[in-house]
Amino acid sequence: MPELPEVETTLRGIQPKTEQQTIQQLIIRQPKLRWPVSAVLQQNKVAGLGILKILRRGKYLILQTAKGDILIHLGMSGNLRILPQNTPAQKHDHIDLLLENGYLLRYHDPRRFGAWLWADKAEGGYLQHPLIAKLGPEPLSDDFTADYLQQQIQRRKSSIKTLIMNSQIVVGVGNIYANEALFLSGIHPATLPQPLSPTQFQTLVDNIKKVLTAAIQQGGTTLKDFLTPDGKPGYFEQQLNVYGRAHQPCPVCHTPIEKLTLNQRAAYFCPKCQP
DNA sequence: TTTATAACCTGAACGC
DNA sequence: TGCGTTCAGGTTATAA
Repeated sequence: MPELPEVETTLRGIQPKTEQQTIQQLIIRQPKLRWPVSAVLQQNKVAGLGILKILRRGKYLILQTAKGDILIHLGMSGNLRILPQNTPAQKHDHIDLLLENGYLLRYHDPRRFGAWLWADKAEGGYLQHPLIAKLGPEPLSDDFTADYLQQQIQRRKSSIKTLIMNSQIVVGVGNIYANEALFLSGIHPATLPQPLSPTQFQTLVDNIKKVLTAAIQQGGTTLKDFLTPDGKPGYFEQQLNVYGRAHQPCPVCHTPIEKLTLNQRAAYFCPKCQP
């Protein structure tokens, strides 16, 4: 479900009721996620700690405490909601983080591809965690430039779509927005980096920033069951140009959108606009 | 070092 | 209506 805009929307939604609050208790109904929920969390050793700050790195949410950081990843089908503590748990509601203000942060994830992990402060906190330490720059930061991208990938032999989805090159570009950014840039998703011009790199970087920014402003994409933390759907789906639109007319030239598979993921493109 | 493939898991949508 | 098949927003571990 969640790409970067959805994670950012989640962050902004949960911040007001969780930052500066004390953790009462963690209730873990299902510890088998992508990896087992960290022992520190399963053993409730975070009870009594204050949540100093919540931030996002790539698609990870980080709850900082004085003793270390809770890393949360929503995987493919996860979401987080703020609810009153007496709200009954439904199917796939795997974890509740109870707070002293009477609310709880509830993690729901049917496919269990997500993660709840602990990064101890004594080991450097989230920045030193193996899943975080090797991530590429944030796409909306000044570090993500056309020069950087070209330098990183110009000798690679994967498709451009596969490369911009690689989190060691740049974080947060998931399947939907990779397809959309390539459409706006007029670049075929299977193109190799080598023949791309500096101008094309610049266009692509600009469009990645543009789609992600627009999606964040819209509150993320509505696909399947994505909900913001207050239970409302996002509204971006109607603005997608190519994703999920195989055989439908291109919004620019009306040529039917085509679909192919790259790196085990669906790629959608207009054969005329993206030669 | 880079690239390709398998794997984690459930549920919705589709074809017969 | 029921059953089998295919696909899905992510990412890592392992093989090649």
